Amino acid sequence: MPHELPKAYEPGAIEVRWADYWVREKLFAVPTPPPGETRPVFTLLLPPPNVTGRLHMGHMLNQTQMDIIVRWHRMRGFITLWLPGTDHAGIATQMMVEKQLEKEGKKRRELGREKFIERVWEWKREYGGAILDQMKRLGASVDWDREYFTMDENLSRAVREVFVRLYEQGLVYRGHYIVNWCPWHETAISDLEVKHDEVPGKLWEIRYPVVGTEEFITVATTRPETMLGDTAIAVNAKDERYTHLHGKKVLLPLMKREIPIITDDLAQPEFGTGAVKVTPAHDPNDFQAGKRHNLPEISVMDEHARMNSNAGAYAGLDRFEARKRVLHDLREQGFLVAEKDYTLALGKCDRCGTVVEPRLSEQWFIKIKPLAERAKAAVESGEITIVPENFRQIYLNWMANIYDWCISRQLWWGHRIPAWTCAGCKEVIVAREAPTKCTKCGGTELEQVSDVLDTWFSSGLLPFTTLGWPEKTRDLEVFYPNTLMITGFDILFFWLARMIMFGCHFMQGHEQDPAIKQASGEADKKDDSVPFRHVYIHALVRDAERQKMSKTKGNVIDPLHIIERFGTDATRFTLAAMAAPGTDIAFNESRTEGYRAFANKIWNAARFMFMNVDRVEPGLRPGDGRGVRPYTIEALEDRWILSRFNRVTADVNDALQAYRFHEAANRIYDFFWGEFCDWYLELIKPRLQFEEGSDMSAARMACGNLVNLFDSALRLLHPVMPFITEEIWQAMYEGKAPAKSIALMAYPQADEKQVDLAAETEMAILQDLIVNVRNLRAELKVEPKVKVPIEVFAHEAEIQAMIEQNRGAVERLANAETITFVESSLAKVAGARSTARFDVHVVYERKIDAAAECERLRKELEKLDKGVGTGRRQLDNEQFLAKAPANVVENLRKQQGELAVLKEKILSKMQELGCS
RNA sequence: GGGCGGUUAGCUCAGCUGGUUAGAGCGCCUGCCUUACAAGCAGGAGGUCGCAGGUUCGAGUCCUGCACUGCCCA
Repeated sequence: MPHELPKAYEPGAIEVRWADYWVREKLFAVPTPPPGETRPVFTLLLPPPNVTGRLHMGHMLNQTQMDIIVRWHRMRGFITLWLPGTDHAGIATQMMVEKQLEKEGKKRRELGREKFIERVWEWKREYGGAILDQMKRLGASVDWDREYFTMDENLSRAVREVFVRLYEQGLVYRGHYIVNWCPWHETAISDLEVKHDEVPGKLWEIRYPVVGTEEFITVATTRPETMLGDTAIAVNAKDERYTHLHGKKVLLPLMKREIPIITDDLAQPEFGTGAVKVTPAHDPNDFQAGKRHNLPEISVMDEHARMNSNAGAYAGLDRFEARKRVLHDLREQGFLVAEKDYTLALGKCDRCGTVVEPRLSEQWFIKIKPLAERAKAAVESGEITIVPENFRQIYLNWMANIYDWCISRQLWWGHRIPAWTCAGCKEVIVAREAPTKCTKCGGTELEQVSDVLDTWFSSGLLPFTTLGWPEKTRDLEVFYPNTLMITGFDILFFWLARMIMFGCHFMQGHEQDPAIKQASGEADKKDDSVPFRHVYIHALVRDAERQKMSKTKGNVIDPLHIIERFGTDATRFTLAAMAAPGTDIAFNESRTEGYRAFANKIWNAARFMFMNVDRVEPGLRPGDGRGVRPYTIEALEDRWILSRFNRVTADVNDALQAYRFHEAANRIYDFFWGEFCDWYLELIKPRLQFEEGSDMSAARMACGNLVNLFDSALRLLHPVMPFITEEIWQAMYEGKAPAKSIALMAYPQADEKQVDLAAETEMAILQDLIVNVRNLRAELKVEPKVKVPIEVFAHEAEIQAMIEQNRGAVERLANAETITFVESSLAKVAGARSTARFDVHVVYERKIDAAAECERLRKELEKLDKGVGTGRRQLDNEQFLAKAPANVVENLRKQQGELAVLKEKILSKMQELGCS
């Protein structure tokens, strides 16, 4: 790797090259650690993207955060396993292939189940890897050797094992219940997959004639077509308006069926007329009421939500067409009393938007309470921590109000339920492998249940199934519980909650290797059955206008497109820098553009470094170590930058520990650009100069420090910007790097002994002085090329000595000709500036603009007064002195002293200028 | 209906457990191709922290109410 970096930073080629290299060299593959291993372990499961997926900003945010945390741990010496894979995504994938078939003019049912599934596998082999390829482009440092697919044979076996065990434990049951049915997908879906939309609709009031009287009972409904399946009218027992009708019957309009009037709490007296229709086959509440009263359940729709033969004259009609016709007929026959505007919460299928129809059908359920209790306890007790904390409560609330989970889906693509029906006696046999004969009647004609399992059933098992469960493997001993789970809150219930339930249930009694547990800092945890010890929930990425990205709105930002324009590093940095925990990210391209500029800055700083190394000491390479080790302190700037680096290093490590990605990113940005480039590089330039044939030791020393600092800064930045740091780091070693990648080097750790408060204070004074001179020059409109003499008055002798010592730096950076120290304050002098520690005067004949200067002074005075005011109020307050901590009081005193000096100076200056 | 969050510079956002004169990037204005970088450098303007109360020695930060806005659940 040569030192010559191209002048322009072009991320594209660099990133592709290193992404390939990392995969090819298997840098992040983690062999199973043998017994006796004592290093800490960090394990993270990639939330598996759908095989049908295309990388979107949500993935990219998620993966950026995971990769930062993972690289950080790896560099800190953890055995770091990041496990990748994809999800078979039942509905999504099946739809994808059905669409493909449609283009060929074929239908799924014509093809038949087996052929269709073969087609899906073909599709998967062909296109299923796309999203993982995109991940590689992001630099995700996962262990590709361990890649899984949720329908792999070993994972499928584990799914069957889980199902059978749950069945044997009485936690899976089958039953005829009302479920959410998507007529478009022709399958049951879980409560979670139904999204409720508030839409303007109608509430219709229908009157039913009471048999043997002249009376009517009026009920209200938003779905009048379901009346065809009514099997009762309910009134509340306490409702005196209807007491006289108890035990009577009504004649169901249109169907001419007699149905009973029942008393049930389903009818609330204060709501509407107090009477409700009861349709057990089409409404979950009515279903419950029907059970209480032994009512018949009359389904009037089929799986497409078309009216069936039970709907009499309406059979064959689509449900909405039937609604119109029912209403028309009711009106015509005088049964429709009213039609009112009404806002209803319409349940729609999360995936296709079709209005969900509650439907009575045979489904499989998980009895969830026993699982939820343990899952709830694991979080309550702190065995699993959730950040940000507010999601903890959301999780607990949900767990407390959970309902049984419908796990069967009427799809073909997925894990088929391991249950068989005997043709002879209709017995249902649940088994790990296909049984040969019926356990009840001995019949041999057995057919497997056609339903498959909800996709989230298998993904909920991944924390242990990917590690070899149900076998007792070494991988489980080492890597279970996973250390962390990073995911979006949108799958908090779908996935996270289920992993916790399954993990706590199936891994009961599991114990992690104690040495590893101890080394990993988890010794205080009591429960090793949890799927992971920590959860970090990240926010949503929105568009620049804070709108949720969606295909229909057309505001989806394609991360690959952004990457193409600005580079992966810049895009990653954007997401990291904007990811304050708990707040959504409004993705703003201008930020990414700014971070590309940051990468460019680093690039050019590297070019500067290489230029000097090649000139001063070819072949110079950084030493190794956790910090800046072979480092020689010669000048103030050396002490200063070392101190700053250590402080920043401490902050970055702390920030990452708390998932404060934005803080980590911003700290590095400010350090690298604002301190290292803007000041340090400028300050050492004179030291890098040398005359031909003269002593080069100063230049050598400066170069050595530069290289070591740069190396450390690269390591500090690497988790956030892996590509550019790898490129420059490799170049620094010219092919003789101590490791295959910077990713395998040590992460910088702060050394308190290298924090130098005095150096930081002195440097701040110098910077202040330089900035004031630049400022005055601008105000006096000194031509940029002209150097002018300056006069400095320092209040304290040490400060004057310090400035004297750094005279060269001031002269150069402030573009000053000479510095003259004077004995008395320059506060009143025109063309001078004052601070609490010094006054500085730029000696230049041009008059300053008095009016503008007055204006500036007035503003500064105003600000100052505000500070002086609040400060004095506090210092005059005995309560403050008594109650505030000593350091706060002391700091305030010090600050007030400085403010007073400054204010005095400004006032005298204003007087001098004759400001009004 | 229940719950949770947001409201800080023209724009996009920081500001963790209350403690100096509230910060950054972008944009804007002025001046510079100063041999690492014009994707840059130097300087500058710009905010009564949504509104009204309260707690406190001290509030952008804590509490209450209100307004607007977003999300989740029913």
